[in-house]
Amino acid sequence: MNISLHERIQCSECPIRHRAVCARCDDDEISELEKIKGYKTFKAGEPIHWRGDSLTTVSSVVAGVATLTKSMEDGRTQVVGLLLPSDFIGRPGRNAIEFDVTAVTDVTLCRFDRAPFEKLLFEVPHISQRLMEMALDELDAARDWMLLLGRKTAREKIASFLYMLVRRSKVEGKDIPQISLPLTRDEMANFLGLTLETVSRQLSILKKEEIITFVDRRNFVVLDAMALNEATGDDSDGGLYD
Amino acid sequence: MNISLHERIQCSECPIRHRAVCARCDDDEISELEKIKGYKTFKAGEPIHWRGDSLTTVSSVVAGVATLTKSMEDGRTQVVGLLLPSDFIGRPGRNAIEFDVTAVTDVTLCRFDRAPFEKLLFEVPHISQRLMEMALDELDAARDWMLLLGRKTAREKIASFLYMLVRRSKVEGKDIPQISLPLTRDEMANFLGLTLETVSRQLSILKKEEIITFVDRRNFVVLDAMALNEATGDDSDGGLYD
DNA sequence: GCCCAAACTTGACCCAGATCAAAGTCGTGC
DNA sequence: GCACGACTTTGATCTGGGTCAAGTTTGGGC
Repeated sequence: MNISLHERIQCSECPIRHRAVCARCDDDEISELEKIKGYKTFKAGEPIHWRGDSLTTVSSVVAGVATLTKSMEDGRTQVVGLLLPSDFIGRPGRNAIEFDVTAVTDVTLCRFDRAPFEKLLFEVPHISQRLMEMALDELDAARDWMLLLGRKTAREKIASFLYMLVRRSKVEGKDIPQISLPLTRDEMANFLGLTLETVSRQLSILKKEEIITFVDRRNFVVLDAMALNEATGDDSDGGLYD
Repeated sequence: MNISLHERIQCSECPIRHRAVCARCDDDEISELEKIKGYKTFKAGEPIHWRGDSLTTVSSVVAGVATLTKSMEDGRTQVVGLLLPSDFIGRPGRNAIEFDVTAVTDVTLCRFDRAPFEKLLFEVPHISQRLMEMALDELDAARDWMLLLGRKTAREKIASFLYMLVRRSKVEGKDIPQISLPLTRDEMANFLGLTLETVSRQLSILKKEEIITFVDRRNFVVLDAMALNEATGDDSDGGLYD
């Protein structure tokens, strides 16, 4: 998990080797990428990239959590993406991106200079195929999020968010009792299109209903997964039986 | 504009030849696509695809407007995408999509059976490169939409929507005085995360303020583009001077 | 171990937009 | 040309979640 700037890990040892943009590459292709890669770490809270700044590198998240946010002049902000290990940052073919990227926890990136990366993108179909697949997956996730932002109640939003964390933290199908909450109340609010007070209130209600309980501020346990799922407002079984 | 099922247009004559998924293909590659394509038309209001139905084809919109929608059991629905000519429908590598696709106006699609299309996707890098580019563009649009749904007021939502139509209907930089509104009030509401009454009221307010005026129910004219832009809540110049 | 700033919770009140209800308008088929 | 249904507008009222304002908890630094 802890990969410092100084170590030069082999791609073959990389924790995201089979999920990131390089997932489909064979050994020869990987060695091409290996030549142009470099690691860089950011401390929790540090900005990784500002909106509109020219973007000379693209990268994969190796470890940690980062957010993509958009904001308006008066300070209203919306988190438009959560970047987890293996997620890709950057926009081949463009030298700017239209949102801020911020490290939420300590983050390690595997970076490539844009020009040589784009050259490879052109020459190695496995990379553009994988990037296409990843972009389509993110698009699906973004569309689910649009339903949440446009139509769900505060309670449904909170429950959906917690339920997403539950799904993501399952390791090979096994439930993990204690789940870590990487964001502050304020960051959650910006993610869900709510205010931090509403987030806090809704969490308190779920706690009072004994659906969840808090170990400490950053860790919770789901006591009643069934009820939590119900509170999301989604089809209980993902549409399998309707 | 009117392409019927019966005509068998040559790709070289196709209005979306240089914008669709085939945009980067050379003549040889196009002729491969030409072999497996077929046109299909849908009447306004007809469903093109239901959520969860197995998807045996993928397609490009050649003419007309369609929506992607997600909905909840109790009927709340959210439009999560607007498909215009050259946009792509389908999910290579998966045989279902998680939303409904509906024709808003009469729609003509250029369709491919999934299996041979996926074979080409594997063999012709120009296709996956273009599809990657299109998916990343849509992802950018989806993220703008998330800011709108999560943080904008009703007035800002309506103004942003109208302003988007203005931008999209510019033909080579020239303003078009009269702009057509392809959606009903109800569809607009589902697009913007509002109710149809709120949409109607906000449009009436913009009319009273002489920012827009209606030619008839489906066509409007922008009287004060500056004021409309201001009402969107966005940086007036796309962030160039802040 | 104690202090302090940051993060969080809770309460009181308010308002933008939802909901409920009733007219008004338009275009299409006969 | 007129009747009907689909769409739209407008009004009255209600309410979920925002805003403002105290307090409370917590954990990291000294």
